Amino acid sequence: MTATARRRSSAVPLRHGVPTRSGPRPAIALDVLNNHLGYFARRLQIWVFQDFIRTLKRIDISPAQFSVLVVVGANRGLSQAELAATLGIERARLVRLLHRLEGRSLVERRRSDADGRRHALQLTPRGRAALARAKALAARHEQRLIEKLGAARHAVLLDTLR
Amino acid sequence: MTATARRRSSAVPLRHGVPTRSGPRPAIALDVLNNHLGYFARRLQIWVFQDFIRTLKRIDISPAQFSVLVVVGANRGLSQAELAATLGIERARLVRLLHRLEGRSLVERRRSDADGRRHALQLTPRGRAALARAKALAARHEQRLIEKLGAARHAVLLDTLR
DNA sequence: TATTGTTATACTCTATAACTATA
DNA sequence: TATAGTTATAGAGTATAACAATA
Repeated sequence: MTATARRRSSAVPLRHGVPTRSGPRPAIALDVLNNHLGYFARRLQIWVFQDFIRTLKRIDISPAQFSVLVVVGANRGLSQAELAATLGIERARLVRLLHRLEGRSLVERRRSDADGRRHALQLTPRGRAALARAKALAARHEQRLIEKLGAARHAVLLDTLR
Repeated sequence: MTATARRRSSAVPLRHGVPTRSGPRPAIALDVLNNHLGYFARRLQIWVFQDFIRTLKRIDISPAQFSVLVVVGANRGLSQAELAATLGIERARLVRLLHRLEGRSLVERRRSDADGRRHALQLTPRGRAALARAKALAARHEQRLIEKLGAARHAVLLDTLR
């Protein structure tokens, strides 16, 4: 019988939910999850996004919207298919994302004169201003990550993933 | 005018979608996304999960289900709240996850005799067998990641994130 | 009063398929 | 026939709030 199983089925009743034994609870074993990169990648992503979302909430920009504004801002005239492929978003999802950004007058869709099927994407003046504010907030968010992870670990992760 | 914008609005018509200039297309700039850990964490997570999902599809186990089976298997008698906190899943979401696993007779919910509010979770014999198969497939998936990333990079990521 | 498991709701995201217009 | 953008749909995941049973 494991220590954990013993704790659960203990014959000794607990009072007010406080363990009768003092000291910290036995840690919960992650077993083989410790060997799986996917598990930690997911935890890291959730943790980082929570701070990012909180930081950019006051200008109402989500992580996905941020990535769209940045890439359109740096690549004027991009098509939706190219943007979707670059960011790894579904084309179908990008449509609604752009609907909102266009509704807020941050992004503009112009028909391409070279190819009538394509939309050439570009930021509006308002979009450029919003992107500048978003970049400043995102930089503060990243600075917070560096403080929490330590500069060395942050650099190792970024260099390895890039 | 940027090279990208020139390409899009080029006065030279393209034939059959093939660029008139030979050579590779100009790369699309990621700009400040290159400095953001969150962007790469998301890309990594999506990339890893796609292979994981493909690998475990034939036994119908998702990443979330796998993590539940592993942690319950290694910590018999765990409560739902403890499991949710360990894996970073919402308690409300765990309910439906467990409904399905219980419906497939992989997991069992027993009322805790020490605390009537809690469910003591444990694997059924079928659940233990499914977990064994899932672990074998997951190990093959991880081996594939190591081949694609290189053992050194894989180890750096796992050590840094753990 | 607080906690555990549960239900319900709304929204986001992912994965597809099909449609249209253009090429 | 292929591609770009669009629409629609189903399922998964996330975020909340509220509730009953139990502590």
